[in-house]
Amino acid sequence: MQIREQLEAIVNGAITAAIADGALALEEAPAAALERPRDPENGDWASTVAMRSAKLAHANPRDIAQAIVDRLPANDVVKSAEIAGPGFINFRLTESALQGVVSAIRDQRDQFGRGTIAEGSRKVNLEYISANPTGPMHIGHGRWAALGDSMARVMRHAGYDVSEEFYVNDHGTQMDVFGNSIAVRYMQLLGHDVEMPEQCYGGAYVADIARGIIDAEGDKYEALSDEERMLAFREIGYREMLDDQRTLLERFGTTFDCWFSERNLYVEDAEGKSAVDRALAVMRERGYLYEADGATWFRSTDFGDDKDRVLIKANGELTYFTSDMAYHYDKICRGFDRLIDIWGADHHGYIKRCEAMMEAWGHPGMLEVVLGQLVNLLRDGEPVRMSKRTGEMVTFEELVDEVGVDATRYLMLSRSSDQMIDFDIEVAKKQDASNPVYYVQYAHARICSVLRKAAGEEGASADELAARVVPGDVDLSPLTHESELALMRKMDDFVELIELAARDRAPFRLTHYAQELAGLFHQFYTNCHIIGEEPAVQNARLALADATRTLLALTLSLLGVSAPERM
RNA sequence: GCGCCCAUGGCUCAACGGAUAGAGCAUCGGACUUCUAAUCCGACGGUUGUAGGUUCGAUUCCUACUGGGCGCGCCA
Repeated sequence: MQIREQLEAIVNGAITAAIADGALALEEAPAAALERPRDPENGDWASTVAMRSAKLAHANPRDIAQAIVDRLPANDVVKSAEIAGPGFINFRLTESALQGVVSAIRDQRDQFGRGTIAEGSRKVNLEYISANPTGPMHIGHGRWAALGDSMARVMRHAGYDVSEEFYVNDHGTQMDVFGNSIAVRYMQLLGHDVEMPEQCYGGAYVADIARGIIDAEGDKYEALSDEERMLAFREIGYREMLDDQRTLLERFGTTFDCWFSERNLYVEDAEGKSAVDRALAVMRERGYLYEADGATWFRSTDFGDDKDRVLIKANGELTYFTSDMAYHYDKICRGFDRLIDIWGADHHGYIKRCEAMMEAWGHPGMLEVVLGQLVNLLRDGEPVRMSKRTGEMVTFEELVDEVGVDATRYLMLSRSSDQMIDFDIEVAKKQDASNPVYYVQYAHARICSVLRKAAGEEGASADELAARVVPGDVDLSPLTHESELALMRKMDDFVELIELAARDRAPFRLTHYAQELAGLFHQFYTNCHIIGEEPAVQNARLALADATRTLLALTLSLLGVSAPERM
């Protein structure tokens, strides 16, 4: 049982007792209302129950607090409980309670802090990035990659059943434009005098694809009709871009359970109906569609949208929104309890109509859109727009090449998603104190080094060394130094951290936590020598260091950042 | 004009409605013959954009402003 749960039970016991003997004039027992004091001077935990109940109980908060403190049942968790300020009850934990956290981490390893979310909505579909397969990903996609992936990891650790999904926009007219762009470059390379039309993809990567086709297959497409050539190249380019994206994302540590092709929504079943047909039919049945100006509209204003939205254009083509509607309908049909989409802030205007469509289907509130604010790319404080190599927008891949996966992920994740990021390449590349990812990793590597030293061996992994060096039944009671206690208190925070980070879809909290944990370890390391102390102390401290190592590695893994054993 | 996000030390950011608003960077001053100095310790630095409101208590919630980012297609 976690310390918090034990403490809650203790406080609840006192509250119940106070009510029973009339000291607290309340009908129902209020919640224990435990929180972490910001200032450690105020103890390890505090209850605000006295202040919260004062009005209802018609009593002075400090008197209520006293009544509760007087009735705390006997236990071995609370070292002291004192009343402070307007009516806080400040608890200090016993050293043995704190030491229990070290044992818990050493027992549970990477399962520590694993939760089971009691609330509903457990089966979650998380869709993110969903970049068009018509070109390389940019820096914004990098942020969504880091955010979505880490969010999935944290939510899984908290107990959610998360399915990660990438929606491949492989159906719209932009695909034809893409195919045509490649075709133009191809013909140009073969000496034809054709011009790249407006609205086409002019990027150098398009010419690269065309050149690749010539290298592999020569001029065999030269004789085809424009239409045939466009179609052929559309597919070749599509596969290449999709492969590139997948390869880069894997390298970045981001993988998906499902790559959902938009084209699937248009595949007809035995009855000649596609998913889009069926979604439209359902909407029509429910009475939310109407015809006007030759187009078919969705009456999203019924659900608070600014204006109704076109689903079928006057020329008979479907809009992007129509696909998206069918796509989200498909997600519902697949049995998810909750749909989370991560979008760039520039798409926020799209939220209302999507919420409207969810409501039209009878699932109001099922869709949750996480908006990520945009990323500005800088170099030495100056805005960067152009890549040195290609002269075009700096791609996500170039960024990872230059900065590395760990630093990129960490920096992308270290801010709340509704905070804009100025990503300075030169700052990100610095391997010093200004770059917190190395501060955290260094703490981890430092612990591994201690384990190697303690074992007198260089070759084995940290896990092997820890198993060898730290006795399984190690007595932790020597851990009483203030630096040791502070470190253990921070470890005890982890369980709550996971709950909060998962609930708020806010993995950025883990970066702050990792830095705090690393900082407390560095202090402990500075203040408390480990190797060469008397055996009881050395063993206890090795256990503490090892638990710290485990927790640092776990936190970093939830961020998708590596935990190196040497630096 | 309407909508979404943001505003906290010089800079980048924290703070489930809680106590004297915290870190890191930068600046200044200390600590390596001792387990990794990619580290640690100390100092300096604030009227939380403005004005109201809600309450035992507001950086946090509400309203109105100011300033900045983004968006308001029968594009995708």
